[in-house]
Amino acid sequence: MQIKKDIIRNKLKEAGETEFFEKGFERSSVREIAGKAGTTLGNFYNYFKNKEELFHEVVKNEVIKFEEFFHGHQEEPTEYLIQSEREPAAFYRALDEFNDVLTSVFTRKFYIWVACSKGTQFSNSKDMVIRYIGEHFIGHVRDVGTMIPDLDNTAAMLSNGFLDGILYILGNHSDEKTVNDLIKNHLLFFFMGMIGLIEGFISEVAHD
Amino acid sequence: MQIKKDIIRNKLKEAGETEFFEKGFERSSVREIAGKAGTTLGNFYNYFKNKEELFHEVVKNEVIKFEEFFHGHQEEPTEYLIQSEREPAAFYRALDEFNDVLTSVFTRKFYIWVACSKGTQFSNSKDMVIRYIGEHFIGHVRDVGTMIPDLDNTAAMLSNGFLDGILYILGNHSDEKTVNDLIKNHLLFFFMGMIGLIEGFISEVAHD
Amino acid sequence: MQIKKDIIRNKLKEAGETEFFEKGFERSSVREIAGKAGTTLGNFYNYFKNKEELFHEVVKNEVIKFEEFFHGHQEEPTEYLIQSEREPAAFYRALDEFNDVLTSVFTRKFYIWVACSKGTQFSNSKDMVIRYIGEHFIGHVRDVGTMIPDLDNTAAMLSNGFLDGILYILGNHSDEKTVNDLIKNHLLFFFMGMIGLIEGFISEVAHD
Amino acid sequence: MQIKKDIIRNKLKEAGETEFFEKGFERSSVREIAGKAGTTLGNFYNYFKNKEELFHEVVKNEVIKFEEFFHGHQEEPTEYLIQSEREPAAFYRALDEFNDVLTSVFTRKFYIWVACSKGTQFSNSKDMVIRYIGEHFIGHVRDVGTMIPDLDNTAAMLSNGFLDGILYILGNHSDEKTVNDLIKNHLLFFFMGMIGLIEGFISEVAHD
DNA sequence: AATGAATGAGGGTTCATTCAT
DNA sequence: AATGAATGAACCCTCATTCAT
Repeated sequence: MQIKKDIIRNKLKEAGETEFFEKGFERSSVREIAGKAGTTLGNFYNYFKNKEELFHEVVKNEVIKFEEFFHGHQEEPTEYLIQSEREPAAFYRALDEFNDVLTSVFTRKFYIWVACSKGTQFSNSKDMVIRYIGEHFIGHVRDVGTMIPDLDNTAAMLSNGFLDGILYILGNHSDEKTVNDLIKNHLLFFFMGMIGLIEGFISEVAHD
Repeated sequence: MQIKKDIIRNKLKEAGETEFFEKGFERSSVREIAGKAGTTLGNFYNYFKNKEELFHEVVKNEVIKFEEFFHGHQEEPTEYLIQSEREPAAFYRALDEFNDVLTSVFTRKFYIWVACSKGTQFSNSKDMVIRYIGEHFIGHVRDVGTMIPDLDNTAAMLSNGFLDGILYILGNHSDEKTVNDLIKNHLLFFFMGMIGLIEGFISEVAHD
Repeated sequence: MQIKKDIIRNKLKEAGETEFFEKGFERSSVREIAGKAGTTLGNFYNYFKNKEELFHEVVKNEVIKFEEFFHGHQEEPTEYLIQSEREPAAFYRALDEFNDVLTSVFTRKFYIWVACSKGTQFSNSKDMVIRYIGEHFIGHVRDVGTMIPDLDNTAAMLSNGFLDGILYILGNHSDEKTVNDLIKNHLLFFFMGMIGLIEGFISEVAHD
Repeated sequence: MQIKKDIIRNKLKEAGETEFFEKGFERSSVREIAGKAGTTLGNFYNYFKNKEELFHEVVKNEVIKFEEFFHGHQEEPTEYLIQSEREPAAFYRALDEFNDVLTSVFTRKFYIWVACSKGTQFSNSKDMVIRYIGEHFIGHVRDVGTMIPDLDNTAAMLSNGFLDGILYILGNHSDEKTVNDLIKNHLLFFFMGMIGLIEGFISEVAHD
C-alpha cells in the first residue's frame, strides 16, 4: 500500500509541478491537478493537507538546495572576476566549470519556487533570492575595492536583473542544453555589465 | 455634483491603480477597489463599465506615451554607443539628457500596464514592449556591425532583461529620484553588458 | 411647467412603449427608457412611481378600449356566420365593415398589453382576452346549435389560436394596411376553420 | 454514490424543467433550481457546466425527436387532405392513427424547447419549427394545386398559428389525454381552416 | 423639475476544502 | 485509499429604486 501511495503521491507532485509552472499557484486548480495525476479531487486531500502543502512539497528541495548552494559558495574567490577581467572569452570558458552546479540549481522547480509562488508562504522567495545574490555581488564588489554609491539598491537591482534573466530562460526553454547555453550567455553578459558598471563608477569618481 | 463625481471617479482610479499594482488585474477585486475608494460595489458600475474599463482608464495614457516615445526615438543615432564605447562615465553622463523622457515613460502606470495586465486586452503588452526594445537593440547591433549568433533569441533575452530591470525598479520603488537613479544605473549596466557581449563574441570568433 | 412636464411624460411613454414592445416588461431597462426619452434615470421617478406604473400608463387605454369593444359587440348577431356560410369570399368582403374597429382595437399597444406584460399586474391579460374571445365564440356556437364536446377547453384553444394570430401579425408588422390585410386573412382562415370544426362535430355526432 | 448522484441529477433536471417551463430560461434562477432540487447553488455546478447545459439536457431529446419526426414524415402523402376534403369527421378519425406520434413529439419539453429557450442556443427553435411546418404546408398546397397569393408569408403565418395552438395547449394542460384531445381538435380546426382558405382564394379569383 | 450618485439585492459562476460513503 | 457530492465564500456584474443636491 505504501508503494501505491507513493506512485499517486508522485503523480500529484508532477501534475502540480506542471500546473504551477504553467499557471502559477493561485490560478492552479486542485481539481485539474488531481485529474492530470489520474486521481480524483477528494483523494488529493488524502495526500496533501491543501494546495499549499503540495506546492511546498514540489518546491522544498529547491529551497534547501539553493540555500546550501549559496552558503557553500559564499566564500568563493573573486579571482575569476579579476583574472578574466577584460577577457570575455576567457570568462566564458571558465564558466564551464560551473555547468553542473548551474544545472542543478537553476531548474524548473527553482523557477516555480521563485516565479510561481505568489499566494503561498514563499511569496517572498524572489526577494530572498535577490537578497542572497545581492550580498554575493556586494562581497565581490568589496573585494574589488570599488565604491559604488547606493550600493545596496544597485545590488538589489542587479541581482534582480541577474535573476530575471535566469527566470526568463527557465520559463521559456525546457531543453537542458539550451538552458545551459543561455545561462552562460547571460552570465557573460552580466559579468561584462558589472565590470562596466564598476569601471564606470571608478572613472566617474576619478572625474569628480 | 459633477465635482463629487470626479472625486469618486478619481478615488476609484487611485484605488484601482493601487490594487492592480499590488495584485495584478485578475486578483484585484472590484469590491475591494470600491471599498478602498469609499463607495459601494454597485456604485463602481456607475463609473466604469467593468473592471477592465477601469484598468484601461488607469493605463491608457501610458500606452500612448510609450508608443510615441518609441516611434519618436526609433531613428536615434547609434553614435552614443560608439562615442562612449569603453567610457562608461561618458555614457552615464550622457544619460542625463534622457532624464525627463525616462521619468515620463517609465512610471508606476507603465509597470501596471506591462506587469499587471494579465487577463486584460493588454495581456500582450510585455511581449510588445520586448519586441520594440529588441528591434531597437538589433538596430544598434547592426550599426556596430558585430555578428552575434542567434541574434533574435539573444535580442529577446536581452530585451527581456532590460525590461525586467525597469519593472523591478518600478515595482519596488516609488520615490521618483530613486527610480531615476536606479534606471540610469540599469542603463549603464545594460550598456556595458552589451558592449561586453559584443566583444565577447568578437573575440570568440577571433579565437575559432 | 405643466406643458414641459407633459412633453417629457409623453416621451417617456413613447420610449417605454418601444422598449416594452421590443423586450417585454421585465427585460426593459428604466435607464434605457429614460435615455431614449432624452432624460435621466432619476427624473423618470418624478413622472412615474416605478416601471410598472409606466407600463400601466402605456397600456391602460387599450384595456378600456378592449373591454368596451367586447361588451359593446357582445350582442352582435350570428347572422354573418350563417349568411356567409360556405361562401368565403362573401365573408371576406363582409369583414370590410369591421376595418375601423379592428384597426382601433388591435394595435401595437394591445400587443404590448397582452404579449409583453409578464411581470406586471397584467400578467393574466392574455388569459383574460382569451376568456372574452372564448365566451364570444361559445355564444356563436350556441346560436348555431352545435354540440361540441369539451366546449370550454376547445373554446379556449380556439380563442388562443385566434389571439396568437393577431399577436403574430402585430408583433411582426407595423404598416397599418399590411396589418389590416393580414388580420382579414386571419379572420377568414379562422372563420373557415370554425365552420369546419362545427360541421365536423355535427357529422361526427350524426355518425354515432 | 452513483445512485445518489443520479437522484440529484434528476431532481435538478426536473426542477429545471419546471423552472424553465414557468419562467423561461432567462428568468430562471440557478439558485432557485438548486433549492427546489434540495441542494445548493455550488453543487449545481458539480452536475452541469452552467444553466444552459441544464437546459440543453432537459431539451435535447426533444430536438432529436422533432427532427426525426419531420424528416420521417416529410414525404407523407397528401391524400388525407384530398380524401377527407369536406368530411371533417373522416379527417378527425384519421387523426387517431397519429395519436402516438403526436403524443411523443408534442410534449412539455417540446414546449420548453420552443417557447422557453430565449437566451439559449435554441433561441431560433421556434423559427425553425415554423419553417419546417411552413414547408410541409406549402408542399401540401402545391399538391392540391391551388394558387395562394403571397404563399410564403401566408405559410409563415399559418405555421405560426398552428404552432402557437400546440404551444398553448402544452403550456396550459398537463393531462396527457386532454392534451391529445385538444391537439386533435386543433388539427381539425386547422385543417378545416386551410381548406376554407384555399377555397376562399379559389372563389375570390373566380370572382375577379 | 432635474440630476445622477448611491444602494442593495439579485443574477451566474468558480473553487478550495470538507465529508460521508 | 478512494470517490465525488456537498458546501460556502468569493468572484464580476446588473438593475430597480432611493436620495441628496
